[in-house]
Amino acid sequence: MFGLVDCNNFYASCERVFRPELEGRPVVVLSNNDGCVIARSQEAKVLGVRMGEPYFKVRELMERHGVVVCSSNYELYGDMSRRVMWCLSQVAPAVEVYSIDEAFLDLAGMAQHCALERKRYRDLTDWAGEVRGTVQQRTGIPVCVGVAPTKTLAKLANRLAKIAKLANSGPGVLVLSDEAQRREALAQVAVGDVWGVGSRSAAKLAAVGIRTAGELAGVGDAWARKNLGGVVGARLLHELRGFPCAGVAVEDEARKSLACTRSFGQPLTELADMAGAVASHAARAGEKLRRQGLEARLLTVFVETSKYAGLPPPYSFSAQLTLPVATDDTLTLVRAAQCGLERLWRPGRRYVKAGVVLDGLERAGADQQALLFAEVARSPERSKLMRAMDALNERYGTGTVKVGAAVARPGQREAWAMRRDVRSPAFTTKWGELWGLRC
DNA sequence: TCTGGGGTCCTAGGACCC
DNA sequence: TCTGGGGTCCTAGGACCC
Repeated sequence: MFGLVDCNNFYASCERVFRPELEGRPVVVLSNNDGCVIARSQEAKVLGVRMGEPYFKVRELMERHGVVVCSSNYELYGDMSRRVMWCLSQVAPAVEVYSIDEAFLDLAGMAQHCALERKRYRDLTDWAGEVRGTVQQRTGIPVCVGVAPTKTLAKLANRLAKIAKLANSGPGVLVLSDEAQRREALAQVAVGDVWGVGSRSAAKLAAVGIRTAGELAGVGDAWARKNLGGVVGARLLHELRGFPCAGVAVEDEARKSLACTRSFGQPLTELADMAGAVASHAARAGEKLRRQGLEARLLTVFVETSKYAGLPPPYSFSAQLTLPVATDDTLTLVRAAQCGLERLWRPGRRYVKAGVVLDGLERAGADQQALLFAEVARSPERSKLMRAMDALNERYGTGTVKVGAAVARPGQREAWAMRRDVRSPAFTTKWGELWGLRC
């Protein structure tokens, strides 16, 4: 059996933990550049603020209703997420952190786990209720729990648990342990709300009269393979029928890629500005690599013009470079990224976004060939320099030390900087912004 | 005027190689 | 006239997830 724990309105809930005056009020959290709505409290959902809606389109509505608007504060959310995941690691034998606000729990080892922890539960519903209570008590974050024989069904159970909780007709947990429960649950969920069915597939399904998850579970495998993305669709059906196709990935399995991308505060037209943006992305990507003990073999640079400008496509351009040896060295990555950008750059366009993506990741030091080129690839001085940069930026704040290529021209502000006008304090991770109490 | 960022998996065609 | 099979690399794009 699998459990799925999902935090309710996670970012909005994080804002509330340290600002209890927001309880009961509509709250939304905005994306970078204060561009889109990416999280909403229940009250904001009721007002009709939609997920992903551009801020400028709903600003007036939100002002009218006194909605509290927050710029996103990933330091805070990341730290709250770690606390929630830590709680989960205490109550289940194996945890897969699926996203910042969700985790799958593998319940295969529950019997031994309970014996070790000297815990006894009446049944899985009893256990799930305790998980929910523990997380709420220790972190202040409300969660719901779904339990079922496959991950897809656990997601579905979680969804139903949330709906019932909102209607005050359920405890915030739902266990699907037998065939009758599975069938009943599938009948209640619209096909577009199934994990793995997006808007495109939902439209295709609607066109052939398939509306519920139950009906989807009954379609033929061949049809699913043809119309729902090949093997992906076939797996989805199996999972809905109760046969697991994926286990819980406990160890943070080697990630396959890593990206640093940003939209700009305003469009860029100058190569010098774009080069600065790309260099700063490459530098951040290098930091991420080193923090995770990884090295990259492939680097892709991309730039984009606006999708919404009404111009004919394409609007996205990319260049991929194979690095001579796997590396985590910022200066090498920056140079490669600049090279890629020169290949791509076409003047006379208004660029709104750029990014650096690293692929072909491996554990640092795994590239045997690099040993042959040790002087260039892994000079001890260079590693020392990287460690010193990371240490300074860790100690005195991000951006204390930068590569020259990522610094704006003298007297100019970084043209690629983003907007973030209404960010809440980093309550839990910065001394200067800790929660204050007045006595 | 103003539309996020970070992932995964899959497909396909062209260039090039042996 | 008849034109293979198996790779890699690169670019691009679709679909989905949170």
